[in-house]
Amino acid sequence: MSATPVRLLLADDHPVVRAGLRAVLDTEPDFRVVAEADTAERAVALAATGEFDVVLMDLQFGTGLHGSEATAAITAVPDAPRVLILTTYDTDADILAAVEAGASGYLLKDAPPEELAAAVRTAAAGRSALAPAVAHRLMDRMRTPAEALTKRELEVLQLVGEGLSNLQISKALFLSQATVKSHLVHIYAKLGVDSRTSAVAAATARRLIRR
Amino acid sequence: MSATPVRLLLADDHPVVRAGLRAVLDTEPDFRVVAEADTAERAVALAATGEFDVVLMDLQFGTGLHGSEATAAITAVPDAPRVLILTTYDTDADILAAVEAGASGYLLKDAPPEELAAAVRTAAAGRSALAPAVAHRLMDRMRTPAEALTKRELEVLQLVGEGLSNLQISKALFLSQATVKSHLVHIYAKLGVDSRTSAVAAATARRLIRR
DNA sequence: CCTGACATCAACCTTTCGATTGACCGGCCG
DNA sequence: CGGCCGGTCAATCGAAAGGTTGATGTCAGG
Repeated sequence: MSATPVRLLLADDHPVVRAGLRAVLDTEPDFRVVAEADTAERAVALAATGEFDVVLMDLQFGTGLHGSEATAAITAVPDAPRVLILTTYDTDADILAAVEAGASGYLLKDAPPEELAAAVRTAAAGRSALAPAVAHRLMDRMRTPAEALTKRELEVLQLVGEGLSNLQISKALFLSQATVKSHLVHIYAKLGVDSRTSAVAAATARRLIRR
Repeated sequence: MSATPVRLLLADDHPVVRAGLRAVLDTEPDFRVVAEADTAERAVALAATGEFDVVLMDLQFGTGLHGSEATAAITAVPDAPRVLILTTYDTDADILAAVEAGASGYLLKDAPPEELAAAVRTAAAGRSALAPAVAHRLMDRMRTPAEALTKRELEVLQLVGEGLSNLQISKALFLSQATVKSHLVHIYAKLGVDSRTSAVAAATARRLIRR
């Protein structure tokens, strides 16, 4: 390992999780937890100081910016620190948004400490660190680009999620009910479901629509 | 405080969270973290040894028993330890199930360490410990019994939100479809809606169910 | 220019859902 | 004790949603 330790920034809104990460990572001699942030905004501000090599970033903050938005802001500047996503969920949309935003890795919070430490080292070295489960999901997606919803389909799905009937949707979007049904059939096929409620459930899980 | 420290069992499937709780609670001189469990099943087995005063229990385990089920199993025996729920969510359904199962308190994971320690002491003393946000939700429920869904109704509604059909729900809960429909009629009336999708939308907006 | 993806609509049919009515049972409370 | 509430179930009926087929127009891109 190099002589200079890896300088870490922990970004998570849960004090308990930050304490846990600190406890786990501080036992590694080549890591140094330099600071913590309890909001995504603070993480962005701190990351801009250039005092960190790796940022451990949660995705869900109680309020304010989302973790992937913060990641994009952090990695946008030159000489930015690496960002390692550390989250509870592994939905397609989350992973894609994070990778899109420039994350160097994606870990699940149930990962064992050794895996966590290994991922930090990998990220610090400038390489990509994906948890096996996450990598698997990404491969799945590549193989089936079919499930990307069109703008119109998302528009319809959003209204379904708000509880509107096909008739109400058709009026809201100035369509016939037939067209709404047609969109829904395509949505069901892409999401692999067979009803409006399960479509909403699937889309919510994948963060395709806003709730 | 008494001379004997409070003996704690940590039940959470995330190693990082367990480490965080340990770090936070071990700094309190009157607490001693005796053991950890990474599944609800193990927590039940350990709790039965009688070596603990308070169990800190997560609700969502990746696999196996749910935290509220484990809580019920633990508190069912005489001289059982107190169970303190420690979770990320604060929906009506979760809170009711936990209280029903005999939990002595309900905390959110974003609680500051001091609040956490105070709750453990309260539980150890045999009193009830509810986070302010949680207590507030319970009060709300008491004040407006008109739209207060029963435990069973919430159970049904939760499954509707997960995209299940009436037939699937009836099988999941070992009911007839007639009963599921009956519950749904009551749910619609209480929420002031007339379809399952809008019921889910309304319930999500009022944080009655978890998404 | 022609293909493919997207969006639009119609007609038809099957399944599910929602509404209604009525019933039974167990527990709780006044 | 006698309601009342919550939970359970049945039967029925109309309305809504879901599935299928097929058709048209537009527009971008090879």
